Amino acid sequence: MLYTTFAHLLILCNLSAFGQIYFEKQIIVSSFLNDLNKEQYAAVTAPDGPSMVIAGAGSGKTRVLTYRIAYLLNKGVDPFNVLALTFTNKAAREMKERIIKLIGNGDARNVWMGTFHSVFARILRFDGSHLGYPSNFTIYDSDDSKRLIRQIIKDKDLDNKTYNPSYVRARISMAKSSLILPDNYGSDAEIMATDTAARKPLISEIYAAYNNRLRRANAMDFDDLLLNTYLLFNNFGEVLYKWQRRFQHILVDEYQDTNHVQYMIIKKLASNNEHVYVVGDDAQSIYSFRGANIQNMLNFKSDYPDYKLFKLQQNYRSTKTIVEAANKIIANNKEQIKKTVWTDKEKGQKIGLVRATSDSEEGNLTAGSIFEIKMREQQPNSAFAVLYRTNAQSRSIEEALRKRNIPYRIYGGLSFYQRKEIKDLLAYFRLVINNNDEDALQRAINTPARGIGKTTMERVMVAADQHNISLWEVINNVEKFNLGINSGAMRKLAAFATMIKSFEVVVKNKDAFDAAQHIAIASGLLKMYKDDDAIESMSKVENIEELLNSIKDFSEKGAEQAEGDLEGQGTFHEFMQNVALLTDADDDDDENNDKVILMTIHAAKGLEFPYVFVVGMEENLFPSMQSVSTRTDLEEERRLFYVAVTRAMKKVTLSYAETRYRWGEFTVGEPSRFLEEVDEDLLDIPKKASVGRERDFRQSEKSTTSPPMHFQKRNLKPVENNSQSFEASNTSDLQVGMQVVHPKFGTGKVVAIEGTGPNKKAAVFFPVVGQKKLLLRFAKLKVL
DNA sequence: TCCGATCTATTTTTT
DNA sequence: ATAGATCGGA
Repeated sequence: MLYTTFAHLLILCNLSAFGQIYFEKQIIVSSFLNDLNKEQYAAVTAPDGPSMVIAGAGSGKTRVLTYRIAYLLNKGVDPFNVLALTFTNKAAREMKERIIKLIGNGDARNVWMGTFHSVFARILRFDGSHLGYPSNFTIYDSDDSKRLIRQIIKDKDLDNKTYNPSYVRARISMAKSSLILPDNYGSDAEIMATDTAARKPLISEIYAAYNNRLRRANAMDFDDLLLNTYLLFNNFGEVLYKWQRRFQHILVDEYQDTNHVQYMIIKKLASNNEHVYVVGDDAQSIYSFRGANIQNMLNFKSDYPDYKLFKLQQNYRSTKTIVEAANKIIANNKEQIKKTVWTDKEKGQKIGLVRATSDSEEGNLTAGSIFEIKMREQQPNSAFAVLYRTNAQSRSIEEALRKRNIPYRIYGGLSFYQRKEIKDLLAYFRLVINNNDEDALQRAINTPARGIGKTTMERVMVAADQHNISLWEVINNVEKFNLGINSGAMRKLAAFATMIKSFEVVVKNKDAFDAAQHIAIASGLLKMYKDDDAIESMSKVENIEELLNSIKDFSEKGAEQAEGDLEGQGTFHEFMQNVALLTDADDDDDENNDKVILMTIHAAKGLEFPYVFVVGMEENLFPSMQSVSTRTDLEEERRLFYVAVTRAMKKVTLSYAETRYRWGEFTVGEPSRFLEEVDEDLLDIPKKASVGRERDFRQSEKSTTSPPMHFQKRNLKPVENNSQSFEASNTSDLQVGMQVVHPKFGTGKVVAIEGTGPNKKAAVFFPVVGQKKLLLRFAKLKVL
């Protein structure tokens, strides 16, 4: 069920009911504190003032945080006064579960636990009115934002290549998370210098228009949830005071990933008593692209001079081999807080290294290896995770796992909520909640087709701009405006408005599920997909039904736990409040969780798996092409690699492919520089004298040494392409003009040769696929 | 206005 | 490769 966790989105768990009997309480407390090592104990029982816990990978970070909360409550702190901020809903949920395990479940739920975004969205629903927002504001996700920005760029007749919507959105996001409003954006010399240098001097105008349109739509984007909370606290002392009194104790998880606004909000909230407790690991900061700033960690000292610092350095997760390898990797970074992560676990298995000739072979080898270990070690599927840099890489892995009938679960990528059919239906829901939601209106108005076309909508938009009112206000009073459209179009617009208003009545009078189902049917959306006999439409109908089912689930669950609770009535409105903040990772299909996990390394942060496969260890992929030019970016990629390796408990396997299907064509890649940073002694590769700084795996494939058994075995697995049997020639004296045969591309003619030594490349023209540039070290070419 | 054909951007990571 | 946007004809 998709929304089983919805009710937990803002986890308000009352822990005050635990240990009604003093005696019992003592036992519980002493026993739970016994679970901790010395450092953890010190951190958990720290005095009330500002504290920072630097927690190495696998050192029990979540444990300390949860025990800390339990400890506070035990000391007599009112759970109502505790706020715990996390980065993902999943983390919040897990923490809540662990606290319940520790000290039992209560029935009122007063510890606020949730993501920055969901907690602040909630605060803004209470108090956003001070800033002029009604409590029913819509949250625009990145897609919605991008659509709006694209529209503004078009309206302004700007070239959408120069003003790439994604780029513009990123700039605006950056500004918002640095507390820079449109007015200040244009006058900020540094920003304008960057924009001018990028030949995009008008971003400041787009930003202003964008914010204006968001306002008009009564909508906030993700960054607004933070920025507006800050503005609220900054400009309205009494509001700040109220929340300060409410949150006497603030705990922040993954502090290294907070950005400037988040930092400022925490600072404001904590400014009265400084009971702020942050936990993080600078080595795992991987979100600077989103404005996260390690500086927040480094500055903690100057912000709170009398702070207490705790370092957790014992890793309980991984083998010595893994911990050692990870330490070596991260040691290559200059910027870091000094610490030594260690473990007293066994040495364990070496880190596997797999070379594949192509991405599909990489998938096969990975799947084969999973199968093999699964059988040999009797492991469940869920013991395995395949991690990659980009979502696009999941495909080859998926295919291979499917071929072997290994069940898998994929996180990220096109999430359920981003699917077109889901967005379509949600658009109606959103419009019912907030008529001014323009993105929703534009989506819904002609889906299914109602004969309200481009021209009509353009006229409506012109009128809306003229009066600076929302599209809805124009459509709902269509006769009051001189739109210059024919009576047929006017009638259609009015009919649409009437329909939406009828939905509002339904929502008021029926429960969430009935209302949602009514809308899906009466809007004609469900019929539209049912009537369409394209193959994809079937799954679209299924997805819509799944969404409806999850609403049913939500409304039933909500009703159960409704007594005396501030939320959880299971109403349609509640359902819609945080939909934009939900991601795929938030659903638990509890029925069958025994699946291999596929996800990006980013998504894997905070998780652990016995066996981890990191695929795509290639230059320009990991580290990504964009990040190799500056040290800061490269160091972030390295931290990402560190995160990937430290997810594993028993064994890490790294793999790379010599060719990869990217951008719709074959690309030839070379092994990632990060592979060289893994200590050779910890790596399971064929042993052979190294040549210079070149490693064995960098050498040509004509190695005479046999690879280790399991490696060999995997390589012998049948691979459908014929590259195995293809006999390559020595290409060291390849000349321009020679005819060559490539196993995939067929016969071609060498048109140029460049580079020397291991970097020697040949440009070859193949009549079938066109000209390709091949790195001779890898390309299997037969000279004719 | 609708529909199909063609063009185009997309691939870094996410709340 | 692929989905979405755009364009042109009916």
